[in-house]
Amino acid sequence: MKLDLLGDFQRTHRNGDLRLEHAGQTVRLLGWCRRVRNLGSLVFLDLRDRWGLVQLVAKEETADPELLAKLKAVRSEFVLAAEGVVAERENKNPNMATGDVEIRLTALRILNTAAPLPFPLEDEGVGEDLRLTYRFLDLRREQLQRNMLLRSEVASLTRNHFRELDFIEFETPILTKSTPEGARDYLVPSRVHAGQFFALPQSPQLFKQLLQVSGFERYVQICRCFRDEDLRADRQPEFTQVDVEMSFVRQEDVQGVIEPLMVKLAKLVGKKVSAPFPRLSYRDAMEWYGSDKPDLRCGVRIQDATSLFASSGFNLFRAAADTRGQRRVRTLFFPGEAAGSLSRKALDAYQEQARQMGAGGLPYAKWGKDGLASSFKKFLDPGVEAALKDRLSVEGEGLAIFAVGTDAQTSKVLGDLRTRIALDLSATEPDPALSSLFHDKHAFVFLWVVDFPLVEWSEENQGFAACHHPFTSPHPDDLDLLETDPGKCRSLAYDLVLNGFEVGGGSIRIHDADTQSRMFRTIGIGEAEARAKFGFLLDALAFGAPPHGGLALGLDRLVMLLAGVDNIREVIAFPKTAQARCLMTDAPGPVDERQLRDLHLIQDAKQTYRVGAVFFESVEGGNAEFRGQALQQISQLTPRQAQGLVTFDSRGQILDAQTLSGPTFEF
RNA sequence: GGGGUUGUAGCUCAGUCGGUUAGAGUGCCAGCCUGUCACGCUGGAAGUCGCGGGUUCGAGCCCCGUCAGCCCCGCCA
Repeated sequence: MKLDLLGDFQRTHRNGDLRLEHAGQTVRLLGWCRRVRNLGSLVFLDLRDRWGLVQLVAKEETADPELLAKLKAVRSEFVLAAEGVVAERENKNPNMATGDVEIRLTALRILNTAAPLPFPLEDEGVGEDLRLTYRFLDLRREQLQRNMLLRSEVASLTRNHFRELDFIEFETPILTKSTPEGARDYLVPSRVHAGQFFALPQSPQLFKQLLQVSGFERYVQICRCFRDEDLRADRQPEFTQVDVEMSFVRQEDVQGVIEPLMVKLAKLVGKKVSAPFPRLSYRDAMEWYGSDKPDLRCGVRIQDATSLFASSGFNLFRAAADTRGQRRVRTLFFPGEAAGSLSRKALDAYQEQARQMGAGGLPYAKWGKDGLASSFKKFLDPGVEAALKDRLSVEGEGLAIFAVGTDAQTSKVLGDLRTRIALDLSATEPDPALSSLFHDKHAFVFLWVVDFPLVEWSEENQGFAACHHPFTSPHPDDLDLLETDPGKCRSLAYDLVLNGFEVGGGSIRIHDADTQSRMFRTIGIGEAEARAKFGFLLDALAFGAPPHGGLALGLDRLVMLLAGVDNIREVIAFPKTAQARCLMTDAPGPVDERQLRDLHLIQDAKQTYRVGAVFFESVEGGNAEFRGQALQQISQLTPRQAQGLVTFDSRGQILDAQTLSGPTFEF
């Protein structure tokens, strides 16, 4: 098809802006054809641009025949420039913003054609692999356009927020140094320094601290971070942080800067949130909700039931009572009819989930229409049942589930099932009593989880590791524990949690060299290693580092929640798959051997041989098998009689070849 | 590293107990159609049943392996 040129055609209006008030005006529009409706001698076309959709029309009795023919040739997603007169429609479409008007075409340019799309833009439920392969088309879809716009608004609002508070925006290096601990680094080999590597930043942590030492008392950056770990629905290998650091602050000061930002962002999507947000200690969060990022839309709390089974015949539970707190029986009670009438099948599914979380099973007690049902009913004699009902405040119907084990084990199981079951029940429960269970699915419930432990024991490394990161300040009240009982030492770290997602985390940092050295020692980083890896930080702390602290927000996750979607890929323009591939570009991919040699990633052990029918037998040294392969490959390209030189690498791959008299071949 | 799940026409899916020529809707192509907006009507083309192997007289269906997408566990200071 012959294409028209854009030429000096200029848009006069955005498609979505046209209204009755424009009637009579001649307008020039640009965009993509969403769909043609060809009724024979009457043709409609919906023209889409970034701002909306408007209907174009032409009919046989009034339109130029050439124009009409051209219009009929248009297919979905053709790129068009249209000129026409705005007119009131005969049949209005109340479902369209521009549904009162249509554009009676006077001229049409086809700027580009489009092959039929591999998937329809209107449909939901297209396979995600397809969408990711043709992401540039996927991004034409309304939902993703909205998400990208929201993301842009969030970034812009965030920048303005910090700017108003006199923060300075920085750019820190992408090529930086690998650091121990934390996530696996993405590495970049150095060409200039054989055998040495840059690492992509897991976060600009040290740089922002050093900028505090430099005197930039308020730092902000919206930056890309990289962690080479396995993915999840809310995790990508490269992600964006809103990175913040401040000098001369307590954690309340940092929180006080973040909270109003969250209020504004929530307002952006029509959610009302009020600051200050509640604070919950890590210990209470784990005890009541079994999670360090509890979803407080659900009010159900974990309760301790260990003592109720101290003299029970149920060995599994009684044994826990004998351990004096090492192992406990913990339980969750979901009140209501829906919980009391949960099917065996549903309970089995929850049990399967519990198993995946490391539990042996999922003991339950259910009070339904037919009275008590329980997986350990024979041990629930009336006395124990009454005590249990009293402990759990059971009135009427409901479901109690149990977990037994160490706090870490039971928290994991109950923490996960708490929200899972509550969410399921709230979808089916007609009973308003459930409001105590899951208040408002659509609400935004923020909180701060504070007083995280400083370090935790790592079985894998047989030593303590930093919970947050090694630069986090110990809680001043617990400083002495650093050497005596590090596992009990609290830190000045805090996480911002929204609806069960960690959307941010930060801490007050260590700002004196002595404490930093003690911290390194606690987590098994010796003097020499600390010097080698963080010498610059220790130096900086020695030259007048101010007390400082900050936080980083996970922008992708935040936008995901603001957009109300359940997958981070929906708010990233070009995301990776769960296997960390880009289906569109097919990255990562192989590179030329030349590049590998430049980067010193393969040995430069190339060997050159003379090949050809005449000289082949007289070639000296080298690997006979390689010579044979080379001869075979060369003979496919040039007559067997030719003679030439072939260069191999150490694995027998041909790097290049040339005949003595003729052409050079590339491999 | 482990577990689960999905893979059939461009797309979304059905395909019974292993048995004739693998179907539907939609999209695409062609024709008709003056008020459509998921336009309508008629006709047509369209398949490496993800890939490889095996069992069988016979495999989309059963077995083994493998690749890819998604979800979860481990991991993610």
